[in-house]
Amino acid sequence: MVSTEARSISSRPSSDAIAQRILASAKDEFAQFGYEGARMQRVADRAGVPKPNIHYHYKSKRRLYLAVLETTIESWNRAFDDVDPEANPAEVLEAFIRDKLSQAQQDPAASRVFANEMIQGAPNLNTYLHTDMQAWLQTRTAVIRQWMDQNKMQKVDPERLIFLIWAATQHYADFQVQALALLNRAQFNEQVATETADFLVSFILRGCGLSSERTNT
Amino acid sequence: MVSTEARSISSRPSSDAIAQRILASAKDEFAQFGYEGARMQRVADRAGVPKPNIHYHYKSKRRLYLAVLETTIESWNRAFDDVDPEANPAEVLEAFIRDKLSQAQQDPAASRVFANEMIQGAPNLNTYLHTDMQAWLQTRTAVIRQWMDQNKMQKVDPERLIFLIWAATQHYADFQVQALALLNRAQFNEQVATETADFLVSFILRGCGLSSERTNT
DNA sequence: CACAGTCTTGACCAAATGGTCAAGACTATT
DNA sequence: AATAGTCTTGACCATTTGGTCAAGACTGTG
Repeated sequence: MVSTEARSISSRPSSDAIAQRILASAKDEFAQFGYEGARMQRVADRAGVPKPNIHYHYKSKRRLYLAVLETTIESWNRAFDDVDPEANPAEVLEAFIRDKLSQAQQDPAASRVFANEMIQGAPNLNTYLHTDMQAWLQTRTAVIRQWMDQNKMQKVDPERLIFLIWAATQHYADFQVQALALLNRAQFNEQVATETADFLVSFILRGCGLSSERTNT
Repeated sequence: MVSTEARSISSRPSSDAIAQRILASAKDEFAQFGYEGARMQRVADRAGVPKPNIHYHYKSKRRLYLAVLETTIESWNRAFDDVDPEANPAEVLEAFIRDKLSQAQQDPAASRVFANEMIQGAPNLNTYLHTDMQAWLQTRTAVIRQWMDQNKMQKVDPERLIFLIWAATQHYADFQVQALALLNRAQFNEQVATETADFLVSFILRGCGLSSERTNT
């Protein structure tokens, strides 16, 4: 009844596995072309299945897109999720920045799907923005405000601080071609990621009045 | 011969005016849906002209898009364009940030067209990235490096500093719905723009070790 | 090994897409 | 006011689009 993960050495991959492959291909397609620009045939080709198979697993293009959006959102703000107000602001912010950038490197497609949805005006995430995401943001900014009240860090607009961190990290996913071209690098590998993370952490912490200042050179 | 700006009180608007209106409508359409998602019929509707008229002024969808891209690029980095190395870094950077944000507020569509092109992998701007934009960036980073050598500012990666400014400012154009939703504002008006600009300027200057520090509160 | 349920797929469809074309409307020049 | 050139547009076209369907393949169960 409940479909099992295991699959014997057999001719056909499990139905779940195919549904997953379709979802992954769809994520890439939607990331690159946006909802309207995405083509079901290309999703099928990417996944290596005939087009009607997609419609067996997902009722329509819209449903497929919503499924992609959902998985994207889920993995969105894993980090910074349970913050202890007693913790060191510098450490918490550093962890948040590094995690966000790591996500941007490891799954740029997720970032791009989200970016496309926002550019398009968030037709499918408007509620989410005003409920869950709003709530998520409020709890974090509350902690940041607390830190500022305790003079643990520079007083800055907490919402806009989060926006800046989002923008600065997601930039390396959404504008990857641009960043790589201008940095004269071939790919966004571990080294570039580390250099970038180090820059962002030290720059943003300094902006927050939290410079650890092992100042370089 | 040379088409004149003037047009008498007449039934038909000048051909140039229509071409301009089509271009503006196309910018909005491409901004929202990207190249593949854009629909010629919608461009026509936005511009209030029959579809074939578009094809009289622009040979194809691709040509229309390239025209839009061109005008976008032109207005792209007006600011920060002639920097005097002797000038005050804080002032120059502040002007750059404010100008970029002002652009994002006044013409978000331009920013979104560019964002879509980058997300898509810059299929039409790859050369531009490796030539003109590369060159533009190099002259600016050269000045910044000079400032850092003269201990006029904190030593940071100049390229990534520019990226951060781009990302942080364009965020308010590309992710406008998100920012407005989370800030509980109805529209990105002058007031929100000013608050945002003030935050960005003070935060980024502090990151650059250039805090003017009329510290608030 | 037969049977029922799940999953796959080649062939197909109506609608929408980018683009064309020729007839007509407007404008400036003589 | 006739004419030549520019610009506009309704009707149309080949192709592509998201989506369907019924026939078949595979799988676990009795």
